[in-house]
Amino acid sequence: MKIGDLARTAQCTVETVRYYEREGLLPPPARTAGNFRDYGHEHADRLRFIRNCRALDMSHGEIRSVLALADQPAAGCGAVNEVFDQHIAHVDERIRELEQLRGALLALRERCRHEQAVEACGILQGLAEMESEPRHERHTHLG
Amino acid sequence: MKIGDLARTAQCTVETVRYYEREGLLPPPARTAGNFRDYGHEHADRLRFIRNCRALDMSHGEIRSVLALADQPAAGCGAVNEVFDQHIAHVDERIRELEQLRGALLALRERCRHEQAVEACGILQGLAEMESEPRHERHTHLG
DNA sequence: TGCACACCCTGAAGTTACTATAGGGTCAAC
DNA sequence: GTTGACCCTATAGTAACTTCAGGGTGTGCA
Repeated sequence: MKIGDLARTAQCTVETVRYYEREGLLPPPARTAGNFRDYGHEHADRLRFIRNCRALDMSHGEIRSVLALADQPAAGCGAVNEVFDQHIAHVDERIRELEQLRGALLALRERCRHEQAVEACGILQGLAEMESEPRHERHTHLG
Repeated sequence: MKIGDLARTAQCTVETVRYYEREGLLPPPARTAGNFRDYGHEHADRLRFIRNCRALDMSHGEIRSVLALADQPAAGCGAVNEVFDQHIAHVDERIRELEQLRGALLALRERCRHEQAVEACGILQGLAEMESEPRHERHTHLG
């Protein structure tokens, strides 16, 4: 099948499919005489696998390591479990960050209950008063 | 003060300060005879404000709209409240997404309790079996 | 005065995971 | 032959930084 057909099986765009091929996540397919990509069910299965991983917010790096293992059926799956454990830990961490952020935002929001003049706005005053924090270190690809 | 001094007051890097100037968040400062940037306390206050907004995961677009209002002390602050309400709603939504994701990840993780051969791994089988989902629409800049 | 070191400058490229644009080719149906 | 749907490659853009390349400035010390 052609690239548009493949993309539709995985509910993504042809641009994304080509991108995955460039990134090495999808192997290059056969070509027709007209240079169109020609895919079989192996590609459809692989693309679905990749899209499922993306739906789980796994990074390309994580997907690569899982794919490498999936291609060795007799190997032990310990590394898959490890990828998942780390990913789950990152999700937990990001949830905590967002919950803290939510608390801070609500506290600020409470400082301005009605529209008033900017110079009297408790939110803006709060933004001006806060002590700036050290740069946030990136701990997770989840935002 | 010079850019390194300014960056230290806001606990960020000189590169970030220059970036904010290029993005128009920070106004261009005076220059010394040697072409070094020369900042006063107004810039320090503005940079702290911006960093505080960033610490709250506000996007540059959101920060721009809030700064525009902060520069009009007699205007009404309704739009600030609106920015915050939307931002809080986005945080809520992202928390919900991540909690659903967490549930899905834990369910998959449960399918493989001990290391075994890849071909018997319940996680990999799950990733292969899942129906692919439509492309995720971007609803929030929070990841 | 010259050197060393810390810091400054601009411009461009890189990160991640796509997404859009530009310009041109292929193929099937009418 | 024409038209419309789809195909191709290459490149640039998105957001918010961060890094790299190559060169300049200023201060303290020998």
